[in-house]
Amino acid sequence: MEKLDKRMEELLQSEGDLTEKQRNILAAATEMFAQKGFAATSTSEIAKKAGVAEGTIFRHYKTKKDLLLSIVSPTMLRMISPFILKDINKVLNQDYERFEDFLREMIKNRQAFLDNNLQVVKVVIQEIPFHPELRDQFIQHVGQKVYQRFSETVQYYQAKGQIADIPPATVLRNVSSVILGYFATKYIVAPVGWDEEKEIDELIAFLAKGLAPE
Amino acid sequence: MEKLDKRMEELLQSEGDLTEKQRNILAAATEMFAQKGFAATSTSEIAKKAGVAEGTIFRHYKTKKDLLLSIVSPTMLRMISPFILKDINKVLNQDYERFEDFLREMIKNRQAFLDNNLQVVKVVIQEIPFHPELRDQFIQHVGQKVYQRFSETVQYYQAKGQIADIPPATVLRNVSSVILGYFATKYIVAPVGWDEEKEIDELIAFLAKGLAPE
DNA sequence: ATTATAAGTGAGTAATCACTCACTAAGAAA
DNA sequence: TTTCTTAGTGAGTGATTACTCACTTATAAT
Repeated sequence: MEKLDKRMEELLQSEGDLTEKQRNILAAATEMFAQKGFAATSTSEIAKKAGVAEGTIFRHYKTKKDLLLSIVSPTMLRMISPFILKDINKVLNQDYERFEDFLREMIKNRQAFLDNNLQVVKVVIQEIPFHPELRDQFIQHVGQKVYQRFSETVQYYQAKGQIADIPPATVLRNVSSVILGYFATKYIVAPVGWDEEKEIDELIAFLAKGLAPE
Repeated sequence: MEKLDKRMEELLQSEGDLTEKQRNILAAATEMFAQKGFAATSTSEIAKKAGVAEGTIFRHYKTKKDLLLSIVSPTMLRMISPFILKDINKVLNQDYERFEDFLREMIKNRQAFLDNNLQVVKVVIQEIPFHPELRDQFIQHVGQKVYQRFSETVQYYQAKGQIADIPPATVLRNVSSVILGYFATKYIVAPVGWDEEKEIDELIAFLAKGLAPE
């Protein structure tokens, strides 16, 4: 756990000492990967959009795939970092009176993250099916670390009588399904007249009722 | 509506008069698109796996993208056909006493479809982000036809007092999110010791409770 | 049997691909 | 200044790309 935290901190901070051209490359690549996909984006296009020579890309990234991983891997960690970092981000470690309060805090927190990282998250989701390393990384982190932490939380509220006696894995699945559906609607479908507060209230009420005992 | 049904029937039956080589091409392309993605699959690979000359592919499909659409478009329609075809598939037109019975029938029905079309559905989902035509097609069908039909169903059960007074769009979003999460878990994560009956029961109970009035 | 239409072939093509390398520019260390 | 390291360049490379076309084979209509 100590080691993991160290590695994560490194990854999360590793964008400080970059050249301007390097940052341009990452930005251009992210934008095009999100738009056309990794396989359909050529390194010459990236170089052109970043305003650098094509050789410059390969000075910093051994291969095109290496460039993808440099973009995607840190973001994958940051997506789930609140669930596995105990010290840095305290959001999910406070004890909330009700499960609904915990849910609301989690949604707000991850929504803020999404607002700032929409494109990269899009790349992560789009590319995971095509790159086994990414899939394995994701399964390993979410399937082990996140599941472990979340299970404890669920059991806590089950002991308080707020959640029915359902396997924590099922609770996790339903909660994340509904929240992902909410985010997908907000960011992809983007309906007109979207009342965020109201939607979140309804979402939480739905989850709380669905998971309540009896 | 009449016209749509006609067009759909055409599309759905349009695989009967194909040559063996043509079927080989479709099968090979589907398999590789599902595995590596459309952009990362070359026509020479497809030809090789299908056991045909590369020219044969272009005899039947003007472009590589045309091949993709020939695979994906009919499947997209078949994914949602039970929701918009009134006569052929009667599953969702029968009146079920309880909303839960309707849900159970719908899940069983679409699960059977998934079992027989896993790969193509995978291609649909994976490629939609990269092809605006596909996205538009999907949004048009799901966002209009499916939403319309589903709204009627929801309002029916709302009148019976089984569903709370929530906007039908929200009901549709939550129901499909949870069901998609269920399918994703079953087909992607594929946990060991997966008790299908029990999972479906819990899923339906969760949805019914979450959507119930009060 | 003849003709017509569609199915299938595979060598060929221009364009593009990811990547290399010899080189220059710049900044810091000595 | 000199030296060393890193950043940046862009022409060049062989391989691969989607697609074409002149051609042969097969099926079916006359």
